[in-house]
Amino acid sequence: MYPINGRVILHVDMNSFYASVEVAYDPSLKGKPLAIAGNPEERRGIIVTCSYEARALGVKATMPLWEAKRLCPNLIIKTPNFDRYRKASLEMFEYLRTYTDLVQPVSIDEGYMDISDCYNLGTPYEIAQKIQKELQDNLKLPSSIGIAPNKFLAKMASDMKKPLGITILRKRDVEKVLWPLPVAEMHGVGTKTAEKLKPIHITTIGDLANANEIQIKAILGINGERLKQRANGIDERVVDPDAIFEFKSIGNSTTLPEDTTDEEILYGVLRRLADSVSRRLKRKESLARTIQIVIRYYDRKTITRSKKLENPVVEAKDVYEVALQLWKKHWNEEPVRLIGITTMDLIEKKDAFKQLDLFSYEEDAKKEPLFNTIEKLQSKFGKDVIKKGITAKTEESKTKGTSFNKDFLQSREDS
DNA sequence: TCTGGGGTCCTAGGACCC
DNA sequence: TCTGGGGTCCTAGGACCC
Repeated sequence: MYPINGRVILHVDMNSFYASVEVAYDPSLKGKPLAIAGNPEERRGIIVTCSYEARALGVKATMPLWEAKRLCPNLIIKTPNFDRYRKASLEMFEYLRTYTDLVQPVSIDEGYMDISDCYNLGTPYEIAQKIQKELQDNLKLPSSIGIAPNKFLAKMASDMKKPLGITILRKRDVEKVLWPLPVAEMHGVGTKTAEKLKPIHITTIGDLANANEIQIKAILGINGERLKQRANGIDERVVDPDAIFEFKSIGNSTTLPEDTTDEEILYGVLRRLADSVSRRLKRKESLARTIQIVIRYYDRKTITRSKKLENPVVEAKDVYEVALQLWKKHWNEEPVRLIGITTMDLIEKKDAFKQLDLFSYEEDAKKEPLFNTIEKLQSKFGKDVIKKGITAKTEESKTKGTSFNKDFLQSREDS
């Protein structure tokens, strides 16, 4: 292993990714002001991304479409084509992986690479140049790349020259390059945090780097400590190629074309969301133990309500059932703008059988004579399987007194 | 004419247990 | 009689990012 402070990290950030993919797909769009935006008829009319030609006229992401059109009357608007973007994204990461396996995608259009061990491929700058050129030549996609000794600095560096920039940010450059910048430009500092820092006269990254640690912690908690470290150029997070496989939640939400209290419409949407979430869970071979619904009312007030389940679920009807239960319990009957369902607390299918709902029987087993539990299990799972399971259980109880063992689970899987 | 949809991480209070 | 402090789980909300 190389020493932690001897690393070379790249942050590869695709420039206006969705717009660039559209241009690659239809070269006649090249050089024109282009925006990717939702359908305003369905109240999804905000700018998701736009080309640099559009940015030059003041168009920005999250801007309402009508405002963008006012700024740029000849703006070309395309609705998002996510399948196309996902495909381009996969191709892009494949290219990055030809250099090293240590590639960590962090979103559809950016990722980190640890090229510490790639010295045989050239200097870091040469490697970055090569990557950038390949993405441009072969995929027709422009990128900016930051080169630094850690993730945070690489991320800040890739932001400094756009489009098609390559920026090296060394630890010793931090004071001169980073410190003069407004604190809000720091990755991890949003409007709220910047607002909290204003009263204690922290306005630049340098101010934060040199701030009183106790004061920062009092205002921002543990996050403050981390931000101060980062402002000093310290960040020891490793590049983890497996991070994308360790997803924590899967959810879908949708803004309704108009606010409504019509239960038929609301239940229909809820069902659609349950279907889609279930499909995505299945694709990832996972089950969820917590179901959460999101309700945004006409006034944008948003609530979330969740329920932890005894047994993990994956089927659409199960997800829907819990979501509907939560809905009926918590909807205040005011007009609804957005509905969402998120599944959390995910477990992999292969692990799910170990957990099943056995612990409820386990609880019973502690309190009741064994045959009661056997009867319950038999009524649920069938006779033959259970005998095997109970044998296993009683054997194991002598030593551990815990759960049913793998034989039982296996036999259930076989049956 | 305001402000989408996908996420992650953190905090804080209450319940419950020891 | 009247009572501490720590730990974990669950739930709700908020900040941030792309």
